[in-house]
Amino acid sequence: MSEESHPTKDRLLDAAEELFANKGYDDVSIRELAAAAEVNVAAVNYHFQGKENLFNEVILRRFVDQRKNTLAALAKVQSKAGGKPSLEEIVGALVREYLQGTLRDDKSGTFLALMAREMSSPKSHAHEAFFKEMVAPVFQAFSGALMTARPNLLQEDLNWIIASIVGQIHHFLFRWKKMQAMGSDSDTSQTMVRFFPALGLPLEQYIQQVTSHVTQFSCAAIDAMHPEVS
Amino acid sequence: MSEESHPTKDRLLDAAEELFANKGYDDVSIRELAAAAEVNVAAVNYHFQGKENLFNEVILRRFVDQRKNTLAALAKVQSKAGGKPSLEEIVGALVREYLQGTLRDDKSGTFLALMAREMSSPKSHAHEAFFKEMVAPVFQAFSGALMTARPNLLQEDLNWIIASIVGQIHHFLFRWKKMQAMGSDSDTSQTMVRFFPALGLPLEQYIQQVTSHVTQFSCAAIDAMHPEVS
DNA sequence: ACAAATTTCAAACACTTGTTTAGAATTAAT
DNA sequence: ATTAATTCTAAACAAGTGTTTGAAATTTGT
Repeated sequence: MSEESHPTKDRLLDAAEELFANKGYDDVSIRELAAAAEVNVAAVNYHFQGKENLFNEVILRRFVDQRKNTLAALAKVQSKAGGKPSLEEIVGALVREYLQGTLRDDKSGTFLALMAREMSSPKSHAHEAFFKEMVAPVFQAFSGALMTARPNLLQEDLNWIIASIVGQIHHFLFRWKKMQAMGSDSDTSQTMVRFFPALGLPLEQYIQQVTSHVTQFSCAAIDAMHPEVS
Repeated sequence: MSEESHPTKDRLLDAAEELFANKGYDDVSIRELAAAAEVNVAAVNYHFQGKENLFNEVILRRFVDQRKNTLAALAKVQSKAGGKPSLEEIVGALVREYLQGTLRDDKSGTFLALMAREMSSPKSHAHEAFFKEMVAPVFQAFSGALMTARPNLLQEDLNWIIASIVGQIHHFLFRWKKMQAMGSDSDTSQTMVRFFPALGLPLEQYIQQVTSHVTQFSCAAIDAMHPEVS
């Protein structure tokens, strides 16, 4: 029975994925994990060899799916336009896929938000796997897609452009997550809505508006800095 | 002696400011604080009434300075060009001031990085003061400055534009901070430099390049989306 | 100088953290 | 059915957290 899926282990992985994604590595205790998975506290150390390793297995299990989705979204947009998609289609596909995969409530996506947060924290866990399994391939695919739309872009230009796009995505992502974490009736959350009305929208509309803005903003910048050669 | 500055209290505030800024709220223990300030652990609870309140006093003490610097940088650029500065000057001033105030090593700036991180975390401390004392006035001043350069911009446009700019700044800021936290000889940090060569530069050049890119990128986007009316 | 308020300090408190242990329960194999 | 391996469980462990205590040390006011 060494290769079959183990119920306790899977239950732990599922619970860990959701908790880690919503609260971060440090703010989830092993007892909390065990309670959510309805297993004994020792199970974490029995099946995985400590909390850190459980975390690694959690994200490695999902990186495959999330990476597959992102690459598929990029490939789809590239094939649909007959190999010559517009800038807007490429950027829009990445932004939308990123936000949807991160903000939608089912388990498959939430941990991308965690990795985005871990990337913004001095102390972080599993960043090596994150780089090798997620950042590198997505970066490469996104780079390649952008190059089909603007063949005159240099690799160095792409580094900066992608950083600007990802930075915007993370920012709008964090704003939403923060809203949710505070509860929409709190004082500060109302202040946030006043400063940024889009936060008062339902999730789907928020994603749509952010996608639209980031895409327009970024494509306008790319076009102005690196105009299309005809 | 109620109004004079108290040595123990000040020493604690100084140590707390540096530690909190570099490690975040949760990753600094009271014993660590006491050791750095060379005071007894009980001093924290005697002079402030707990860790949370010490944190509040730390950031409130510095918000005044940091806000003053940012507003001064914006005011300077507005007055220098005779009341009609270019978009590039305004955006560049904000980006540069933000990065310098956040990344330079003296104590006056480092905690802005902490607040940026706290803003990106679901659970955060002192966000109310941060909004009222920092975000609101800087946002307003920046909005006003942008409006002098592009009078046809609506408030809603500005909300999105500023969010995109701040998102980029935070992203480049976090990348640098993360580099530093990992040590430049680590495996992952070398991977990061390979993905983003600018991270291998000295701080001053990094700030200069990021400022230049974010300014050009954002101004190009603004101009394309909201062209200047002549 | 004396008394009163303030400040410092070592120690302890109550609690949480990740991890380990030894034995019981379960499952698999012969 | 009996043995052997695996899995689960309650309890304890060692180390860390923020906070409190009560008595010393110090400073202050008279």
